Amino acid sequence: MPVDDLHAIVARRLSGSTLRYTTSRRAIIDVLSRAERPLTLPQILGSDVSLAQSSAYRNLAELIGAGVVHRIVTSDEHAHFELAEDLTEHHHHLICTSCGTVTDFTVSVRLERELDVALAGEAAQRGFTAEHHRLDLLGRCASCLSA
Amino acid sequence: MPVDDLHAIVARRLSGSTLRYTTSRRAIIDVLSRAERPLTLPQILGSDVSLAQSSAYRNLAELIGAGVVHRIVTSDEHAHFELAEDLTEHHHHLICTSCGTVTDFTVSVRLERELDVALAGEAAQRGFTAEHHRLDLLGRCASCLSA
DNA sequence: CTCAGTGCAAAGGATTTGCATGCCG
DNA sequence: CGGCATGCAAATCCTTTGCACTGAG
Repeated sequence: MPVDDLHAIVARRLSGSTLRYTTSRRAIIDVLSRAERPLTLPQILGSDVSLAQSSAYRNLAELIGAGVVHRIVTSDEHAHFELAEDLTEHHHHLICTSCGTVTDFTVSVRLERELDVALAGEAAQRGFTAEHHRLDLLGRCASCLSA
Repeated sequence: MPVDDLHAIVARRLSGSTLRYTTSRRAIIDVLSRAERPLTLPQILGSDVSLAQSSAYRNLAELIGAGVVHRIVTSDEHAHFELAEDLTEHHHHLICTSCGTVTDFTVSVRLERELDVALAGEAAQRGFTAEHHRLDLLGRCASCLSA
């Protein structure tokens, strides 16, 4: 998606509330869209965005509330942030248990569909209302293996 | 698996190191094996096990190191603990985004196998060494819906 | 002018660690 | 007896919150 379109969409979703699309928020969205992987807060702040840590957390919280950013918790360390799936595409994560890096990957539409069916069945059976699923692969990434 | 067998296996794995299979550790294993879902530390301590919080965390860390307990991080709140998969069976989790409760479920062997193949392919392609996968379904559980 | 946004510092909350003591092998 | 286990309290670390100030509309 072109960056301009992205900003337009984000701006629209923010305007629903009384939220402004400030330079800082725009910078966060830019960094996340440029990154090819979910970033931690330190990474976001290192990357270009100059902002107090607390403001960054606050902005991310607003952006999450507006449905444009998603927060991923993989361990006890920093959470990772990425653009919401409807601004990118449905995907999954490879998580390195050694360095914590998160990388994206996708599976075939067919498998994805089979998963949905199976999960919907399980959910229905327990009166559980599914919002979304999460499929992660845990292991050691190439750079940690060579290290 | 009969509880006695379970304890025997745990004892064997602990004896590898210089770890003792104390009453407290045995109690933790008992609680986890009786529970039909992963438990948080407060739940473990409430459930029967009388132990200082720090000792409970320490024991869980030892048990995890010995490969008999697994730790699940779902959000920022308490982590959940369950017996290692090779002491139970491969399964997945339904996670309630409202109350945080975690419930187990399984999918068909066929689907599980397809997943493994697809994931192995993705991993290989990136020089990633997979340890295991994780498939979670997020949503609201029956009791949170009725509440 | 008003109110959202920001920075700084302090507070929170789960988990870990230091240290002295207790107890199993 | 020696060393692992345990309890208590203090320390960590990520994240959140309080508060006063700044700036955009």
